Amino acid sequence: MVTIGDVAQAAGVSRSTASYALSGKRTISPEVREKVRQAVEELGYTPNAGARALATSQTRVLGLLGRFLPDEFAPAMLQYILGVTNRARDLGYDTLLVSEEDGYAALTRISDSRMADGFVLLNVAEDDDRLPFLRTARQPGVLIGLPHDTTGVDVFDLDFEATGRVMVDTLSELGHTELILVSQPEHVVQRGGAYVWRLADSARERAAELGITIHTYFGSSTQPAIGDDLHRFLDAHPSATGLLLNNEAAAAALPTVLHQREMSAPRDISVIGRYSDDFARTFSLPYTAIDSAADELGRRAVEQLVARIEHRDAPSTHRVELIPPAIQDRGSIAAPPVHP
Amino acid sequence: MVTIGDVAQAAGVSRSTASYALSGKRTISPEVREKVRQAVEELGYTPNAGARALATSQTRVLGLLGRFLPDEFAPAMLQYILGVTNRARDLGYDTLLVSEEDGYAALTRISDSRMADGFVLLNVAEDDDRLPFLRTARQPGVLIGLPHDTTGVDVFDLDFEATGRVMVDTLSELGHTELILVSQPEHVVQRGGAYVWRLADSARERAAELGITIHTYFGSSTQPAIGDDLHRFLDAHPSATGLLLNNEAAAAALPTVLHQREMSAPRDISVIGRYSDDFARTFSLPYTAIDSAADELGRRAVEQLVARIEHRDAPSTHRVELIPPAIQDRGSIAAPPVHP
DNA sequence: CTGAAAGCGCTTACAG
DNA sequence: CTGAAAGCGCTTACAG
Repeated sequence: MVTIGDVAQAAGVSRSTASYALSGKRTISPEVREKVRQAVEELGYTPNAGARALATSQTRVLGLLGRFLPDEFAPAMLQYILGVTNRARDLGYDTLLVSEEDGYAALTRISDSRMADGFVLLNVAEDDDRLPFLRTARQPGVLIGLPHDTTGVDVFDLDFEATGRVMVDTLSELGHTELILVSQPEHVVQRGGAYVWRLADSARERAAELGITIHTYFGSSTQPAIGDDLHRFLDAHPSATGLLLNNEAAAAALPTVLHQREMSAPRDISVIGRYSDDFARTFSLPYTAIDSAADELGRRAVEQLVARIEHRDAPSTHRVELIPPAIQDRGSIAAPPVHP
Repeated sequence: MVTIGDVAQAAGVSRSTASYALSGKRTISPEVREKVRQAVEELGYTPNAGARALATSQTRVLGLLGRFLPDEFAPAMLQYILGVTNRARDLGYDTLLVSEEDGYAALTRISDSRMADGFVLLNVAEDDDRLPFLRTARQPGVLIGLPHDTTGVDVFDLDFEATGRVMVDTLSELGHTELILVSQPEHVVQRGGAYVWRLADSARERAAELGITIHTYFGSSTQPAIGDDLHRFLDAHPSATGLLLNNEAAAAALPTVLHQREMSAPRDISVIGRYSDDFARTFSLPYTAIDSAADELGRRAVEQLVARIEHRDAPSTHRVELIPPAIQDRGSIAAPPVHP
């Protein structure tokens, strides 16, 4: 393989000069710089990443730690991942994607073996077992997802509390007084998906403040179970006029369910969801919804992480950034129907 | 940081002995082995990956190169990715995920800088610009996706030709004589998505052999355009009784479209698709379909790649493995309706 | 069965 | 403005 020694020899300079000419870390005469540049070109030199990492203690690699639980809907994670990898590349970093089930083992392995300069954690649980280690790790870490204890880490997430409030406010302002909220399955919450109850709690709270009724349910995450669930919820509350969905499968199943009930949105019921615009576009999720902002979260997380990596000493305090919910109108909400 | 020197010192042996005790590459007395083990435990030693890579020319990292084009449906890719990363981890490898648009640049960068021991290429195009480099690269590579020229690489893919044939055969055997095939958008094909026309061509060929009619179309990949497309196709061929879908968005839109036409499957029309079971489960894709076999392809690709990495000298010839289509019955096909 | 030493390919003080 | 040398933390022939 061609090394910096070969480049130096071809350029007729020392290895250190060749190295400096490439890094620009000290002033090099234009002639030498040009000779080195030519040698690099001719020989097709690319620095050996392992050797560089060893010498500099920098890998220019980011560790991206996801957890993809069997019955969760994993594909939604790809948008976070792409947000991370693309922005990382723009900033000069590659991304090591780790999906193994034992996230703690993965984090310690990558961190202790110095395979990455920093970490992005996906799918952060309320009481995430990776956090204690991350706080003492030599590399900085940012989270996508809000845990209970945010000390020592940077956090980016959709503002799920505001999302719950906005959903209720929006329908309340239109005159609705009885709503149903369908969340993701209970086991998602139990495994630490705090965002689910964060949205639900704030929706309930806001409803209480406004003096309106809200029925909250967990729904299945697969067909056809979620369809049955929806029928059951609608049967149980025939006077409800608004439906809030924090569950992709529910949004996908609802058109058929409404059809079977000879209902349509927003004529008979107003529907507002929380899912990614991309899924809405590919699949038939025709409802007004709050976007997950996945790639924006990925982007922002990486920017913050790289800033920390490259300015370790900066005394900046850790930040928690919650992206405010943005409603994408698809015409599925209106004033409640007037019953004679 | 704790190095193997620290371990050696704590165990009262030389660095080489410590190293051999850990690697097991030469016989070590039980006592020494135990002392080293203890020192590792006490000090919390993890080998530095960069140093090891430099010494051994092995990274224990696999490069996973995807292309995620803006208007393609990216989430489907996650299942391939997870198949790769999970199997890689089982075999002791981590995965560097590279999503940058310029796949050639990505491949040369990772390869030349020795950041990976081998490559898995996703989304391989008919005439993929990464292949010439891959053939001469120092690291072996396997493809998920069948290109025109398969020399020098291992290839894994769903057998799209057999898929097209099976779709036609299945409906033909039930008595259908006029079919419509809705493929992915034309630009997917133009960008190299050879699988699209591979399926379409073999379906057409098979239909010709059987003496039945098939109308083939490209469909949009987003809502609501694909819904309009479907209506148009159905309007154009009112006597068609079978619908073949090689387009996720079409499968998602079809329930509503059929409903609007007061049709149902399989009563009025038989429907058979080609998409992932996972999507079917989460979204409402209620049709009998051939699974994409994404994670199996990812798994198999990694197994082959690791075999090549670890037995470089093995004179095994390169293989092209096409997974035969497996139909998942969801009750959407039957004999064509009998018209009075 | 074990140790001292060389070497992997870089970067970066140190010296001029 | 440039070079010779040390060092990053491993592994592995070489020697005993």
